[in-house]
Amino acid sequence: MNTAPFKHQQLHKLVNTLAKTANQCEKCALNNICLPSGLDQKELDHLAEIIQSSKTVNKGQTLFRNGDPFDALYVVHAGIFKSTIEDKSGKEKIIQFHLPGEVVGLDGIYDSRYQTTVTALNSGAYCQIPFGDLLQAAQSYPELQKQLFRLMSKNLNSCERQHGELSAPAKLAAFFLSLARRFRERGFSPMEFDLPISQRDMANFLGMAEETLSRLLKKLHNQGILEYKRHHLKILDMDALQALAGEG
Amino acid sequence: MNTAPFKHQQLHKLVNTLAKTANQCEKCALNNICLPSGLDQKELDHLAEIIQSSKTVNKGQTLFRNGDPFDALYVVHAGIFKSTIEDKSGKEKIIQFHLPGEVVGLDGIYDSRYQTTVTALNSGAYCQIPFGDLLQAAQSYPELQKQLFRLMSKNLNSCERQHGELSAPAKLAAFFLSLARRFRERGFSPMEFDLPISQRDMANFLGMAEETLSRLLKKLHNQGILEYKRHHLKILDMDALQALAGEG
DNA sequence: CGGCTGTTTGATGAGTGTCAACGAATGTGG
DNA sequence: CCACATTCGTTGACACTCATCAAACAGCCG
Repeated sequence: MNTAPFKHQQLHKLVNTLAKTANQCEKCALNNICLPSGLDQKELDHLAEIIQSSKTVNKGQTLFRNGDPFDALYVVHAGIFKSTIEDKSGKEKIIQFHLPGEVVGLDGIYDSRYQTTVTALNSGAYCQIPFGDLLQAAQSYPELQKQLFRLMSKNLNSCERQHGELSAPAKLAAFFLSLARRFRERGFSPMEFDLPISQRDMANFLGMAEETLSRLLKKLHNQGILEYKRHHLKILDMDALQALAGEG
Repeated sequence: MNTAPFKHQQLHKLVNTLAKTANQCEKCALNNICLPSGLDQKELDHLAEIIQSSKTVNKGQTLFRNGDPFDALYVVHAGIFKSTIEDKSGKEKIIQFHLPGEVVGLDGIYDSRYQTTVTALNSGAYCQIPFGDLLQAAQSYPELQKQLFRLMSKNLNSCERQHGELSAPAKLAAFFLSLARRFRERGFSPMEFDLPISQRDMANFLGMAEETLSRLLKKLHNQGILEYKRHHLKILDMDALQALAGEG
């Protein structure tokens, strides 16, 4: 298993190369953690027919906006995306960050409108899956249907768990641990990864002030728990981080 | 449309009566907001075959526990339930409250174990839906499949939205508004309803101290925004409440 | 009545948001 | 390649919200 630190540049190039030679999920580097996970050959083939394979986006481009008619799911192929809503005073609130292999748009199903705006944080790539086609395929392939339920169930669960933490250090630690876990699931080192998210966005997501986040990062650095510079994170003391996330 | 205040006692009796005479969703008072919503006769009949109709529980009884093997979804039929997890130090953390008509257990799908413990806050009733049977039925009935996706999508969405609020007053206001909306969807008055949730549980769910909650309730009472006594809530100034939830 | 549990009240301090200012990094146009 | 503008991150001072501790009170049930 690959445990090299995750580098977005690398992945982006890799993905672009793959996208040129194959638009099939079975050849995608992400297929074990993405929607195709657990499907057999026949199901994969059908999925490949439906999916519009990887297209690239630049920093700041959106996949869809809150309120747009819902007609497709999207899968992050490279880069990091954020989903956001606007509060009544027009301020953006970040709901979630999305890493490669994660499916976005699921919350748009229930009333046929996207409920969030999804934006690329850096240059990235995505696949698009028309939802009508996917439903139809799920009707024919029980395992695909089940995988979709699993996917939504997992999203629901991880969303519920975010609800927990109280203090700022705990929230930050839990956030880093969540990222670490997700990178590990993707075959990258959970101890060290690129994190092309501005501190403003991070603070927004975590529901704390930029200044608080900055001070916290410095503190964790001074305590020898982690190193963070230039959007690159290295976790030095995983136990301490877990303790922080556990207590408060 | 019925806009009488919601009384759990009433509903409980009603539901018990219904449960004795019919175990079919089509005769259930909740069928418009529950899983059967939008299904045709054939689909309803099939669903009725699968569902184990309403059973009663007493205060403190659990439907399932975190870690139990997942094999069925549950629908609240009467009463209020809470779903909880335990943090590392063994303290209970309330993830969500569930009103009649709401489906619980969805987060257990993805790894075949329930992810929360669901407990009755007062005497109540529930229906049980074996998940394997439900999946099979969804395979035959596209509309049922779609309804399941809608249900999970809606849950996901409402979970995401909880993520937002910051200050204690805003969180409390948002919580009351969420309850009001859910009671209105069930045909009850959104302005006045029973709320058989202890302040301890409420504070736990909202992530604030009991004392803070108590002081807040008093403040809102003094400001003429609401009346709260004996677990009965009356909203007097809905606009003010919405303003509170919006800003902070 | 006494022993619970649930709720209220007050005093206090830690944790964080806010404001203001500065410094560092990045991007832009000449 | 250099000035400049702009965004991004850091630092300090301060105020305020809210958690915590302690204690009294209220409601409920044996």
